[in-house]
Amino acid sequence: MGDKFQLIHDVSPGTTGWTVKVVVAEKFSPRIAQRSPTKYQNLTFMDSEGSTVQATLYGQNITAFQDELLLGKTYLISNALVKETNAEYKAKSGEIQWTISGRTRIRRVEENNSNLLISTYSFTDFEDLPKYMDSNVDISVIGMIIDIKPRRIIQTRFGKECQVQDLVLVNKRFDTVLLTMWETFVDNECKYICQNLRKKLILIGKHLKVTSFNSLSISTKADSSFFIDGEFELVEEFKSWGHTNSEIIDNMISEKHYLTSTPSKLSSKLSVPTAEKDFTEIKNIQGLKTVKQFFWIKGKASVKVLNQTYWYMSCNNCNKISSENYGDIYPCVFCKCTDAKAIPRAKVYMQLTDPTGFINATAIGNPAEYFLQSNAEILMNQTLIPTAASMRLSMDEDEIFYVKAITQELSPDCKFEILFIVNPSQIAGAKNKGKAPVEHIGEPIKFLEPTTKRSLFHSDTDDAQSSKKKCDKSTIEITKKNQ
DNA sequence: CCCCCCCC
Repeated sequence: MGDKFQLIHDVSPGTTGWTVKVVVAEKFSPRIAQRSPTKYQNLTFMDSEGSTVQATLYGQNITAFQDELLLGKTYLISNALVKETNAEYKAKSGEIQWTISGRTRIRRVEENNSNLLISTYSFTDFEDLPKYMDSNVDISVIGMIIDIKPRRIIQTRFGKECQVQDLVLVNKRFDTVLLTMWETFVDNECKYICQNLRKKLILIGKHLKVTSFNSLSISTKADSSFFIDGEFELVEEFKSWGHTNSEIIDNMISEKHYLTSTPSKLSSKLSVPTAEKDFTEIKNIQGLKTVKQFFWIKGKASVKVLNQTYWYMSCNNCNKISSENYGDIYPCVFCKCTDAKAIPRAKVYMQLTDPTGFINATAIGNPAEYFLQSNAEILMNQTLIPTAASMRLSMDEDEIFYVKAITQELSPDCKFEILFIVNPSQIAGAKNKGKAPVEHIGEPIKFLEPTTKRSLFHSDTDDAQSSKKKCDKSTIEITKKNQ
């Protein structure tokens, strides 16, 4: 990259006859202007020396150029409108702004400058993800996609239906993490991934957040964007890593010998508070009507109502309740999975106490099994009222609880749900965070059939044209096209 | 933004 072309710095307002070779380093979702109905989309171009400039598309040019200026690809640009950025609209890239329109000449160059692209990201190590749990901090990740779960439909608390789909990413240390894709990312990225999973795709995502759902997972936001590439071509380091470790990765993919963010693996990594002031006193949340919030509580849990059901039959795809018998395959009305399997899931209703008060709280799944020191299947088969001999009903020592408070639509009170239980000794013993136990999770990978035949990358109206286009199928880049 | 309880 380089030589006979100009660099970004060589081009000022009024400069004529220039051509700059750039990589599309960032591509943001189209947005609506604050004080007018104008739609705009910002891109960041980077030249061979790493200088950047903000480029903007307006109105119809956004859709017209959506397949021309692809993230990570290299282009020769000339005749863009170059002007000083209005201070009010100035993006971080610099003083100069290029406006891309029909008169701008854009020529694709087949060059792999993905390392330039990579250099614009600041990736969060999987190990550091727990630090950002439920914080809404914007993170970027890079990893290889080794699994994709079936799509599922969820019902939000407000009665809206959303589609989500979970991916499993592995990093170069073979740590894995779940990435939950929401809504349009299911239609676009996930569909592409399902069709290309055998290629060992590398995923680069930005504007993601870390949540405590499913122990710990990454989740998309409205303005998340992804760059997905096959066969390790993207990053030099991943290329050698992928080839050196292809057997291990193949094994992880086919045998599912990996473990995503289970508490045993996380307990030493979670940002569990150590200072007393970082724990919430129960008296401060009793009867509190807040929007959803998360708390750390240090105290004890105990079962006050012995006569309760310590499990429920659940959908193995979405954890929602099921009316089927254990092991039966059925269509789940919640996630719309046609071949869901009914499996037991532990739950326990208990009381959390600290020196200042008590709240009632529910634990489901992992934290329930941890507290009861049992598992869902045993709990399901238990016929007698439980005794301290058959399960743990109270704690001897203080343990640490990560609690989610959910305001109910009609009730004045919060419901509390225990997401993690951490024994303080696990934190003290963080040094011996040896290998996590290997666990067999679920069935072998199922490759989902695409629901439509049409290309991922073009709207229906583009189909006639798309056959003419040389579409690089090894790479996709999608930003949300609407909203 | 998604797992139990379900008040109707």
